[in-house]
Amino acid sequence: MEAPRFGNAFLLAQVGAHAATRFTERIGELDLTPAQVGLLRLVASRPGQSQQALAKQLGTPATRLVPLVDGLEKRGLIERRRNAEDRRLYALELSQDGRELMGQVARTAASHERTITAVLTDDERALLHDLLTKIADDQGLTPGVHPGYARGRLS
Amino acid sequence: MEAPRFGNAFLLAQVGAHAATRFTERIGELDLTPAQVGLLRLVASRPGQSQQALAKQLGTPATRLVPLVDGLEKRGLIERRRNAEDRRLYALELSQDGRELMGQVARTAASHERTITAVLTDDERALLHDLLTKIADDQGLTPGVHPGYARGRLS
DNA sequence: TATTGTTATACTCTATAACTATA
DNA sequence: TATAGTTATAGAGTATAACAATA
Repeated sequence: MEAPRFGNAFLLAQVGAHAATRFTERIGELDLTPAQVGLLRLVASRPGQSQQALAKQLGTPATRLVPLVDGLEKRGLIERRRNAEDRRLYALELSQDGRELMGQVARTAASHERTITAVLTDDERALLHDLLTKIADDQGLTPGVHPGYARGRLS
Repeated sequence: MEAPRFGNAFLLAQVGAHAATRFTERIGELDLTPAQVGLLRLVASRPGQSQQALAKQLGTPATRLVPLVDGLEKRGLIERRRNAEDRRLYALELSQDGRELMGQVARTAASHERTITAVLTDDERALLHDLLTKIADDQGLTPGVHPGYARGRLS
């Protein structure tokens, strides 16, 4: 009945924090933060949503989206279009530059994925993916949105 | 060649952040923060070290240890003893109350572990532990210290 | 009056650098 | 002079509440 020195929960937190830190470094090469990538990904998958709707999905106060969208708009990655039916709302969409940048983000993420799981065989990768998906599902986590976004640095 | 929608790296970050958040909540019931637990664990495993030495092991500036130790000392969980040989140094040790609290922390961590991996079988838990340990080792992570401690909230 | 987006304010947390006491 | 611990200061990041425009 000798328990392992460090349990799965601790290892998950440790390895997860490492993966998140490394990813932050990698997308930093594209001059992006995790919060920016999270927003861009959301806008890419469901264009035309209001800032309030996006804030709710990211689990963050709407006020945080203002400087976040500001920065991306100034760089020409995202566009604020007025909704003709309700002029209070914006409809956020990616620009052409934004779509191209998301292609680079996808390549960076794929490279990051290979780095993190470099020590595993293909079978082990599939196994890990299965186990993690089971836990994420059981714990009620939303696919594609991780809690860290709620308190990630903006700038 | 269809890649999975979300890779292992993302799942690790997502599940890891969830595990860390839940653990923070659980030890919050003991009125402790992750940074405090990290320090207490270090002092418990290697008593008598100076604040500078502890700061280096936690990867945090020594100035952050001052209010951290202050709070634990006021609560009677930790003791600052002057080193007789070099009166500049403190030798930090747990009090009896501190040792008893660490027992509660260990029970909380065990309960947390069961909650996070509730959906897995015993075989799957062992498998996950093996895969995570492989990655942690390959990525050069220090056992028992995760990067999140470097920027955990103190109070 | 209710809601979207914005701005302003206060608060928390952190790091850098200056200070003291010992060596 | 060098080092351990402390204090002071300034900076970044966040959330809460107040505001203007539109419904």
